[in-house]
Amino acid sequence: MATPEKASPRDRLLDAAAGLFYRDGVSIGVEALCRTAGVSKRSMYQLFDGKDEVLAASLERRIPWYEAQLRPAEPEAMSPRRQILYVFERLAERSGDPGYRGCPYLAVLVELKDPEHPASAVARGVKERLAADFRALAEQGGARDPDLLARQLMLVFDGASARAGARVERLDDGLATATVTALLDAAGMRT
Amino acid sequence: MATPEKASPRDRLLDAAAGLFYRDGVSIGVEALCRTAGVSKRSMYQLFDGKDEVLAASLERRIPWYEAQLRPAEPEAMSPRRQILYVFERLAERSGDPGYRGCPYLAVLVELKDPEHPASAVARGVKERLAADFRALAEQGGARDPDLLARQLMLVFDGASARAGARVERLDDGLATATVTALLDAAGMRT
DNA sequence: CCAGGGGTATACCGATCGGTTTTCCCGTGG
DNA sequence: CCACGGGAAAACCGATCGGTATACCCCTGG
Repeated sequence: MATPEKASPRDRLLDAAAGLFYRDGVSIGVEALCRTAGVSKRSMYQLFDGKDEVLAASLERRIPWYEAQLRPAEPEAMSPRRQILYVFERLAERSGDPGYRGCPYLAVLVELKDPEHPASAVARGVKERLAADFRALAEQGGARDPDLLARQLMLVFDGASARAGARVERLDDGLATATVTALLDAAGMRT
Repeated sequence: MATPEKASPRDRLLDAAAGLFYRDGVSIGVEALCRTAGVSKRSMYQLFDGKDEVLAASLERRIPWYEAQLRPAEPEAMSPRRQILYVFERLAERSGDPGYRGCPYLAVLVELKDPEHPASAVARGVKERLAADFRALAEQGGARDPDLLARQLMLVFDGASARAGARVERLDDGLATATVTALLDAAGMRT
């Protein structure tokens, strides 16, 4: 029952894929991918149907980590309004990292212009879930139009992450939270 | 002095490039590019130093058209506030087109993760100019913090264009203008 | 008439693309 | 001990990448 000291080829591959696709874009080659993962191409192709599936699986695998990163550890201790602001505070924080390139799921949707691509479906799911969570919080917080507010917050979230990732904007002075505060106030969401 | 009935190779190339790069992304091949432009590769390489320069030049060439499309024809007839809203109304309009894939300049910044790429500089310039125009209008309109408001508007603009382009959001119900209105009001920009 | 230049078409270059195949190795279980 | 399976390494496939070189073509000006 010795736990393998080394991660399985599948795990090594997906971890390397997530990093490389994020850093260099989806057009990174299979060769480079397998080389950095320390996995033979043969192994890759018998674990997955092709590069597209590797991309989709690597995005899927990071979902829990990605979502946990934006969420408070103990949400019940915060008001809905604070929970929403927390997401944007975490975004601003992360956007300061030197390797930050914006939300990986939005980036994939932009790079793969094909909505039929398996990875596009994964990315859309992440975006829809965040929007749904915003909507639920907006409802709890008594926003006048929870659905409208949630969609507005998604505009700000994706705009902020794309611009920070492209290095045409910085979020470290509270730009995103100031914007969100204005929208929360306008929606009559006080708590 | 007969004006050539056919556009110059340079113009054909840049027009085809703008369309293909926008539709299929920057990874479209030189072969396909020249074929659809009706230009030989040889001509392309003696007009430009390489594919990267063609991309940068094609983006540059569309700037006047792109900016005119977002601007009122006679701005002096509109209040600063209306001029800002006009930009987002036009964005929402354009986003309904079947071939709409978001702001081409933001897309290029996301796809080419390299800020040193010649096309990245062109794209950054477009973004900075739009932000500067927002800032000037915010100032004219008496916004409390014109610079903050301009940056907020850019978040909404890029978020809306990216999400509409990726087809995860629709703007045809006034989502963007409603968001902008809330921000204008919060900034105390009444006119 | 004919020389030259701008243009197209096409073959070609080495490198890399996504993907397949072969070969070998090494660890484990019967 | 040996048979077997998972996996790594690497050769190999046709296609395409960005870029170059060759050959021809047609229009214009002297």
